Amino acid sequence: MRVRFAPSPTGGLHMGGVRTALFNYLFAKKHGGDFILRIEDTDRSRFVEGAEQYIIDALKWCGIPPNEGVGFGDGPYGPYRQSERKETGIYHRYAMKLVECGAAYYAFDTEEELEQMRKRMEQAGVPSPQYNHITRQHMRNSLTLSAEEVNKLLQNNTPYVIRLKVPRNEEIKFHDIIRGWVVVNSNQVDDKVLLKSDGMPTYHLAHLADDIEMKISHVVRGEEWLPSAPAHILIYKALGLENLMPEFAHLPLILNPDGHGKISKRESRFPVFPLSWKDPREKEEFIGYREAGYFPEAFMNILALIGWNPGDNQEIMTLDEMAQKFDFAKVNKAGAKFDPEKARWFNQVYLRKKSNEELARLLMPELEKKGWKGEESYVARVCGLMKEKIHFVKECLELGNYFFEEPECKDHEFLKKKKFDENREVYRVLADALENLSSWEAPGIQETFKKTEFEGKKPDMQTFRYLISGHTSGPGLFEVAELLGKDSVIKRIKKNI
RNA sequence: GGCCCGUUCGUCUAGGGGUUAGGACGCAUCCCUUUCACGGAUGAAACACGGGUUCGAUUCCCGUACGGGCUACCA
Repeated sequence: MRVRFAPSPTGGLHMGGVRTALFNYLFAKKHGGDFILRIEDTDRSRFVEGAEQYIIDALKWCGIPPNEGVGFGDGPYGPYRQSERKETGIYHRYAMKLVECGAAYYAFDTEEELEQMRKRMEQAGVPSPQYNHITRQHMRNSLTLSAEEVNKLLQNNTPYVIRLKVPRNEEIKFHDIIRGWVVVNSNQVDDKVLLKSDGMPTYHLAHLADDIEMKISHVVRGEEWLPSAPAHILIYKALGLENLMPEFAHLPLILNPDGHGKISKRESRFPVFPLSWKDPREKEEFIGYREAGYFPEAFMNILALIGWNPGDNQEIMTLDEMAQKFDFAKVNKAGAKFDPEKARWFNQVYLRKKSNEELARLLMPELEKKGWKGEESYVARVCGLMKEKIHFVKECLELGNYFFEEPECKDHEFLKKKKFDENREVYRVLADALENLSSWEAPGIQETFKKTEFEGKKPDMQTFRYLISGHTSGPGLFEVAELLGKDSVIKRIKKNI
């Protein structure tokens, strides 16, 4: 059992791609198979600097490393980059085999000629003209030209492509593990270009040749490939390699939560990339899940449950558990809208599972960046308190800023609402009482607070919290006071009265 | 437009010829708490529609509607 993840380095790998990689990983792991990373860089015009390294880094961060392929150590089927494989002549060989058996043909049409054909067809009322069993009869190819003409053109180095000769009016039936049997009439399939005029193969030829050579047993890819699958089936048949044909699993797409269509990087409510991505040709940098504060385990858990569900009611799973339970029979057919709210919840669950010390270790670098100096053990206690309130570690910095700096109490509306001006004395009395406390621990602070009274008035908890933290909500108030320390608490109260 | 794929609470989903249609996120209410949360309890909330098949369809079949994908010498 061998599967592959085969992205093209045309930009940052987005979460849909990561999900495809994850399902491949899970499937391989479940069955003890191989998981391969193959880079499909056959389109030189769309190549983006840094994209390949990004893919590698992303898979590493996600914790789903392939055990063979670019960036992960070569196995026996290398090279794993299609641009390098091309040098071995493999694609040309496959293309020639198809030409020889009559399943493919040379086409010499220029861009202008193709454009003219499309215009003609559009005028004749065809909405999306194709190069197919009808139109190819009026084009310049080895089906319409004589053998001599073709030879002459080839000898003169006339640019050509090799196209698949799709048979007329045949039923193409294939099986998909997720969708069952799919039937398409060959009249709906166009004569796809297999080998481009620059000598590079298209996806259709390249992935197929590589899958055969790399002994891939299962092709797990996005649903966007379903319409071209019939063409791929035709190629396997023409090659006489139906016995080597992998099984197909076309995954449902991840859809935008609001709006329409596939998830896109312009969506601002949530990250779409695993790691921050900046296209060298663009200005804008897109934030990643890592930078947004997601744990890789949480991110994988979120992705796994988009389009798949093990059927029990357990939602929180480790990668190992997921792999154990993974089954294409339980993968859904319909596209799934991504839910950013639930994604946050997943991260919160994982955050609470972490020890205070672990969280502190993650927070320390951020604090140091801000110039804060202090003990990691103190930060761990802060994390312990803040844990219940936050979804992301870094929220400790915003929601718990008062643990690291003197807060500002400038919300006059709040103080007005609490009639603070009329009650200042109560808090002075509270500060004095606290000052007299011999031991500084939450229960004692609480008791003192409860006993505090001045002219029949009692202090208000929320106001007390506000005075010492600058926030109107937060973790257990007396625990907060304890951690802040006696001096600090009294100083903060007095500062405001 | 054509072709292909799909359709269970707002969202992700379980289920499957006879169920009080289950769970999760989110939302609401109550309890806990002299605050906000956390936690606990409860609640509102779904089988797209129309035809068949059947004693009986949410479940099977066919249409319709809606959604998505594809329709390049991109992947």
